[in-house]
Amino acid sequence: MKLSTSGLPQQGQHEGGEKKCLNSELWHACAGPLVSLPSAGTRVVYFPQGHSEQVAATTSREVDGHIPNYPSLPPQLICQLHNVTMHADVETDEVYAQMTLQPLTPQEQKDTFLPMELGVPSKQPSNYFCKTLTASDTSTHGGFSVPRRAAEKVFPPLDFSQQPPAQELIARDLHDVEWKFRHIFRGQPKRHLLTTGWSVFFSAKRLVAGDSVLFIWNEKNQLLLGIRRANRPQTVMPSSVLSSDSMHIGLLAAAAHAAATNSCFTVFYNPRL
Amino acid sequence: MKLSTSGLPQQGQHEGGEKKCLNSELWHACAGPLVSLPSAGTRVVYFPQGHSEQVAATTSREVDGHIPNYPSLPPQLICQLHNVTMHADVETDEVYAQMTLQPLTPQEQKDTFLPMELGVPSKQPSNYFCKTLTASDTSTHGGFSVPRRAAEKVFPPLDFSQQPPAQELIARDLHDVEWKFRHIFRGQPKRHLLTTGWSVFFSAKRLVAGDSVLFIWNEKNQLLLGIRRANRPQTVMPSSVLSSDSMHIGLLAAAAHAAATNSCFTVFYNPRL
DNA sequence: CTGTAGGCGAACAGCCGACAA
DNA sequence: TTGTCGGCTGTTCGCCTACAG
Repeated sequence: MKLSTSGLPQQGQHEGGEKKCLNSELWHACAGPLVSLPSAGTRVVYFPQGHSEQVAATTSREVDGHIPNYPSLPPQLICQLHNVTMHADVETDEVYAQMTLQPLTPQEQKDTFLPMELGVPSKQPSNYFCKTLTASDTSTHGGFSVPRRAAEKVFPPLDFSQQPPAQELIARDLHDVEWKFRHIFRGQPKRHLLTTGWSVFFSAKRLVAGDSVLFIWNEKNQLLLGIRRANRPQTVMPSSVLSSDSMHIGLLAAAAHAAATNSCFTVFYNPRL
Repeated sequence: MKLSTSGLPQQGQHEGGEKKCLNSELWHACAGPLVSLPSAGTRVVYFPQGHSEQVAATTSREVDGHIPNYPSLPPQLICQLHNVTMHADVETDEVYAQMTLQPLTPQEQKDTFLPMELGVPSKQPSNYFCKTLTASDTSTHGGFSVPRRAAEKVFPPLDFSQQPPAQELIARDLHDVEWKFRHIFRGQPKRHLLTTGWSVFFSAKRLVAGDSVLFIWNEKNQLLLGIRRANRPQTVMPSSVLSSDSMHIGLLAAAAHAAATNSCFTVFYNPRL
């Protein structure tokens, strides 16, 4: 059994025909400063029971108690992390990560040198701002009011010889979709606004007052655009496929099977806890 | 182990705080004439592998081959069907059924008399019509054109002494939500139309041309309203919780565990195959 | 500095019959 | 019989400034 095919964080596409890797700095910005991802090639500890309880919380269903015991499954698995890919839900833009884990035998844990990941918090990009949407921002009556410092820091400078100064902004979201906005500096007192294009964006993303938007100006002079939804206690899962019992069993059984055969298994990590 | 607590089709609420039982005739009308549900208290055959492949099709992901074998799990399980409940997805109105199954031991299969369900196709309601939406129906330019025979059969009769004849219709969907429509008979040549209220409905349900709507006039003189979406090859599952491998394992392991311990397990049946 | 509201022109929604398939 | 269209309002959208917190 070979262990480390590559220590490099390989972020290629996976699972036939899916997206290329998402923009990493935008993903981390949407996930927030407290969320960190271990690197591929390192060693991580996986807690099947804890993960199962997390999933239980999102499905908001009781476990009926029909879950079999997996006596061979230890409460924590030392694994090698083979692969980490960043994803975002197509519908909600919710960020999550997919990891390929391989349990290590006690012998391998001794033999193999693999750095233990400590979960360094990801550094947030420097040229970015995040604003929580007001009632006016999400009303159909007008546009989006950009805080002054934010506009000056992350938007390209306006040509103030025009009256009023205005430009078109193009920003890409996590799915690489382009959104165009008219950025104008006007009013009395003067202010930065996003007008045309703003309502298309916030209605497409179904943003409401209390949600946040986030603009990044990166080193490649690209404007990136992400969202963070307010903590609504929703997350009612699509229950129409698998019972919550089967989901819990699946989680535990997959880990147990991988531990027993030292083979890889896949988990999804949802940073919102 | 007691087997038949009750032979009656018990359709109460389940899983704390969820909906009461849905309207059965509307559920079957939305599912279509070819879909039948076995009754609670009867004996059914469950095919874990076949079910797993169905789920695989909806998740549109390849099985990586890391699925463990369950040698103790026979390809088909003779089960007693303890409970059947009808459901509809809150977001899409997609209908599905939840079943509680209990595998029978060979001995029980001999001892217990339970009628074998043959899957009688459900009879469709008599006073109903189903129309596939045209481009005009789903345009913002106008309302919904009701086929003449359909309107005369399932809508309350209009008062033709009025000019033009018109009334307000109130119809309930699978979630018991009320929708109001203005039903008018006008134009040259005369026709039945749903005007005010129609666009609210079809945009809320996100219906497009090619989808179908379905009205039922039942014995209690209630107007019921359902939808059947066109077969869009979508059904990309929310992958952000459980890997497809874990889902398959969960399905098989839950059945295997139930078979080994003769305990109940829960499956979801999605009629769209 | 920025959230909300009034003013107002333009765009769209949505009701109508005409026409034709 | 019914799908689509042009004609025609009434409503909403959305850009602007004024004002206040």
